[in-house]
Amino acid sequence: MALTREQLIDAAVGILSEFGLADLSMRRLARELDVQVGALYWHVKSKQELLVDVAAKLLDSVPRPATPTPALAPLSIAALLRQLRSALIAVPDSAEVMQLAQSMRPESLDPMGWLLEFLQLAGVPQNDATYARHVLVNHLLGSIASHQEAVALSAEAEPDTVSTEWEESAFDYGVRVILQGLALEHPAVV
Amino acid sequence: MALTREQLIDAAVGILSEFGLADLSMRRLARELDVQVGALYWHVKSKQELLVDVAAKLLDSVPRPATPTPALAPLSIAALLRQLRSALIAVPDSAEVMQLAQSMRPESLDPMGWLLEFLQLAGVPQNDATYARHVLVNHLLGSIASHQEAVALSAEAEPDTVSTEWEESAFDYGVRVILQGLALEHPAVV
DNA sequence: ACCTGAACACCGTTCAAGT
DNA sequence: ACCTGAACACCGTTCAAGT
Repeated sequence: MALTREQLIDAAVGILSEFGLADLSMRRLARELDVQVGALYWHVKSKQELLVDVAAKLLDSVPRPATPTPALAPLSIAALLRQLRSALIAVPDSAEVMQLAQSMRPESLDPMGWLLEFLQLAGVPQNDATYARHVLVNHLLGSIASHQEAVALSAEAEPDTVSTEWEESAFDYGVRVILQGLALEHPAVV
Repeated sequence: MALTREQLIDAAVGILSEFGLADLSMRRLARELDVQVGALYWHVKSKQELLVDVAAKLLDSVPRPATPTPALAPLSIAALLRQLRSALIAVPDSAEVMQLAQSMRPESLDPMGWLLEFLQLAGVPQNDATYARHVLVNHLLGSIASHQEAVALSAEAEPDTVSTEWEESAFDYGVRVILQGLALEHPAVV
């Protein structure tokens, strides 16, 4: 029976997870799905649009944390960021895909909405909360991107040389520093 | 007379600045320089290698700030970050190019070395300084990337709709928050 | 409604052969 | 030493035509 948009997105997630963005071409996708390339364009408008859906799918496994009390909001934020990191870290080039989705259709990424919500709950005023979210998301995606570029480069040279540990410490350190800075900037935040 | 590597890099910077990474192809570069594509590969090993040199060139205009006293180091860091931002903000896709260079040949980017130096000068211990630099650089490149994606998208829709102001405030806010967080994490930092 | 076949206008990289 | 010509193995997107 007929190909569906869902199948297309799932196949794209599969190729991305296994081989990375360089191998995720419309032609390869078509081959994998046993259709001609043109067929894909009946289901999606463009490759970019497809990638936005791929990005959303990558975050599907991240559950919405329970709404915290103001005092606990920073902890929920840290927890959510760790969840996002672990959902993305094993998928090659996921940071790049997320960045595209964020600028093309930010509303399609639910967890980013939660992040904003929790920041406000913690006591960060409306306007600064969107700034603060930017800082946190830049850190999240930046950390993932540099981890993945390190993996990609060492895979070409000597495989299995990347210390996952260092990257994780660096990530946690950054989250801690940023949250502390927010507390200082906004006295309402604990 | 013969083409030089410098000419190649300069032409690449030119195309990037005017048209962005999507238009910076080896074939286009060859056309611009009145040679066949193959000729480029006598001067550079690959497009990636060329992009690393392009990244370094983009930072050539950033001067090394005078070595500050420990108390003034955070100010120098903020100043350096602003300089880096203004060197890159007008060049489309510069954040992407910088990220590649950073993972492929970090030592080719002098200002990143200075950043580390100033962080240590400010009182951040050796190990944490590299973490801290990561946080700052992620913020720098992330801010630039999202600004540029916004510009690219609005250029397709309604031109001149991007408020440069918002992006600048967001950037400064982030730098401030991170530096404050560092001061809290490391009591030696003012 | 959904897909094929075929085309259009591109890519990065390699390499024998020329000068 | 430096470059040409030509090939290899790819891209994303469009669209008339088929079922």
